[in-house]
Amino acid sequence: MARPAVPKLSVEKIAAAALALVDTRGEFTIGEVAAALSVRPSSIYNHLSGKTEIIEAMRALIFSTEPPADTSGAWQEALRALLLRYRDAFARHPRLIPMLTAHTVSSPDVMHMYDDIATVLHTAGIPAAQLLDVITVLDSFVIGAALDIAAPDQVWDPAQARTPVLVAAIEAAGHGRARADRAFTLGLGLILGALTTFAAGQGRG
Amino acid sequence: MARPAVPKLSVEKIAAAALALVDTRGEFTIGEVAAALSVRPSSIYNHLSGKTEIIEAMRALIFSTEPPADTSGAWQEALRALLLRYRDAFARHPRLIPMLTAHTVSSPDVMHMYDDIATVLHTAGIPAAQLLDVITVLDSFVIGAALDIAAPDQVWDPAQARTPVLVAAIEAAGHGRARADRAFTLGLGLILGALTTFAAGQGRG
DNA sequence: TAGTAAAACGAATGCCGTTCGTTAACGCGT
DNA sequence: ACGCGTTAACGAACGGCATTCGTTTTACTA
Repeated sequence: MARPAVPKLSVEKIAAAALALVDTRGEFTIGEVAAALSVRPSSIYNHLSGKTEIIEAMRALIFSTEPPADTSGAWQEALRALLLRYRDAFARHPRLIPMLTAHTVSSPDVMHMYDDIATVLHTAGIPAAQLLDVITVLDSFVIGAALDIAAPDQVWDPAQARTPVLVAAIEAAGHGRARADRAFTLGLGLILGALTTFAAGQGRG
Repeated sequence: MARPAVPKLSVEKIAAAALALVDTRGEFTIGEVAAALSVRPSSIYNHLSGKTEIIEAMRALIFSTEPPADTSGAWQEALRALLLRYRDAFARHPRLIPMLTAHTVSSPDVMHMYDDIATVLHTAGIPAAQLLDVITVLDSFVIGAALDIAAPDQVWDPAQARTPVLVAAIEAAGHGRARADRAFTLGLGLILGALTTFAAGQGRG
């Protein structure tokens, strides 16, 4: 009843259990996580100090389990691989994304990703004065695209559109995850193209 | 004590009171909103059916109070004005943004903004097949940039960076709101430039 | 003028996060 | 091998908070 021979809990187990609940139900309570692990709610506080730390543990989990990106090619392709990996980590757990955006904390894994992106941008010739701004642009787009996955197609209701142009656009686009993926790919290509032009201009000026 | 001659509450008043709390404290409870309006918590439920509807009322409020954008110039400048207005509505209430991203609902005002953006993109020559994808890209960037405002500079801690490139980039960049504004302007220019090239290519193809 | 709807209140409920004290097993040092 | 501090479970309890329901009084409408 008291301390077991082999610990029933760990930070990883708690995060995984909470993540499973978020994936299926879209939310989680301490009691649900405890029940999933056959444990009492208060036991969780021996490993994590509260609900926000569980969310942070989930953030770390989804990035640590993501396979590394291939950064061997040209800087455009290396950057594309990094951003795809970044977005994929979110995309595997769409319901989690709103929770992560609630309070922004820099986890070590995310920071390491910024390191990689900064290195690639540096080799591309982006000057240090604008490097963080470019990273912010990329980060904003990826997080926004991740939120787009979480919101399926409820936003795009043709009945709510007033102009025929938007109605036609909504009906022409597909549905669900495929639509979100296509939009992200398009945006990624646009931004990479713009960055190539930008980097070339910086190199000349 | 019972029904007053002039109603003490309205949807707008409730939303405004909640928004004031979010702006100052970063969060709000039903009890706090009720106290700010000199009313009991249960009275609020005569006008709105719960906390999530208060959040939706706040979403409608920040967009309805935003002045209209000037769309008289070239389509690039019209689009820039629309996206700036879109982002400004968020930027005036940074603490609210995470709450809005928690559950995505299309308010009429936001939908109307999509109408305007679709019209501009149509005149730019973007084909209907890709129009919604382009809107999604723009929407993702704006929402991501809005979240960047909410997260001040905690994310960018030089001590957490491992590569000298990122450390230099962080130290070169400014702080706070100015940095976020600069990054958004940069990204907006990059995307508009890419869209110009894209539209020209579509027109020829 | 009578009856229905609206809009306030007060009380009560139930969930949920969190804290605290207790207990018992593990592991380290002597 | 023997204490002893630490660890990790449990159970009980607290407090906050969103929400519901019945009541009451007033405003509107036929």
